[in-house]
Amino acid sequence: MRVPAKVDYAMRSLLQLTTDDGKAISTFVKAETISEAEDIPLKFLEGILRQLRLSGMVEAQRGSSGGYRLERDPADISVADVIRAIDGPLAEVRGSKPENLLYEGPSENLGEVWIALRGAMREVLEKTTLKQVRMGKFNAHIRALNTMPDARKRR
Amino acid sequence: MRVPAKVDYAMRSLLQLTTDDGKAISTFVKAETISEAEDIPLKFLEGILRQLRLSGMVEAQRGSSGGYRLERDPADISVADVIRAIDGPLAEVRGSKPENLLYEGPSENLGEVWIALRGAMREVLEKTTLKQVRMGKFNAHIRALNTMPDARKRR
DNA sequence: CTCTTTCTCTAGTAAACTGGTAGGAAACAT
DNA sequence: ATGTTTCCTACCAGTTTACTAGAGAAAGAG
Repeated sequence: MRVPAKVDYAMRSLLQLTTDDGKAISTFVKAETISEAEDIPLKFLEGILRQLRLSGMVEAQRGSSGGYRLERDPADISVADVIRAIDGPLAEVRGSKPENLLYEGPSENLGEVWIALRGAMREVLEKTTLKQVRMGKFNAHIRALNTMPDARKRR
Repeated sequence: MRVPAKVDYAMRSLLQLTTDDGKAISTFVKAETISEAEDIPLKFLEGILRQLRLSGMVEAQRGSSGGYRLERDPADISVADVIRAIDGPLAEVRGSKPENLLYEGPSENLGEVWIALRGAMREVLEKTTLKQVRMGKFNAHIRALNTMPDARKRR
């Protein structure tokens, strides 16, 4: 149950391509610039940016004033979009989509748990946009989750 | 972002140790019985049951009328307990606990997303017990997530 | 047209993880 | 003692993760 480095790096890279007020930066930003700003190994980052380009989130330009630029509006890119582009489905169980699992006997209701889990993850990840993250202006559900008593404590 | 086979197997094994009305079965159930009922490779299952015993969820007895039995009440064992016993923390980012990450600059609010994600997962996994799963009687939050329009569809 | 810059793509790699297997030792009941 | 069943350690092949190397291709500057 882990968010891999690639996804974290991808989010941070995309955030580097947004302005203070949550828009796309209009000029191209070099991979090297992002690499240094976010402390991400350059060659590793290049692969991530390539995935983001292939999934249509980012646009690339070669040459001396080249680099990367957002292709979609930050208010239109959800965290879930980024995870799906980089890491695949939000939640898989034993390598399958939760709705494809078949349980019988005492386990017959276990599928409901995994469906609910995925639903809860979607509520957070599909409804949080790059713009919201950049500006720190989250929706009520996220704010509620973050102000819960032990939100910042481990269990 | 995946629930590993081990966790799914652990949940199903524990469910095999509960009665129709959500109590612990009082006699010992052999690993082989669980293995056949849930179609889990026996030797793999033994390792899982051992982890469940070491974390105090299950009690084992060797010998001819031996097997495994729940050590805690099914109403007291949450899905999160099982995941933590078998797989470790519910949600990690790049191998760290979400609250330990330090983000600056354009990424400064990214940590909030991971905290909220973990919070959402906790709401589902810590508040769903073995008894509820066995009896299919979930709490309102889980029911709401499962009756959402596209709960059973992939994205 | 050539040189520099920057992305593009394929390949490789060490370490960890995943989903198993194998086999003997230890404990329990009879 | 004997048979049953768990306990424990070790092993294993395949995949994934995080990262590196280097050649190639396009864009632009001069």
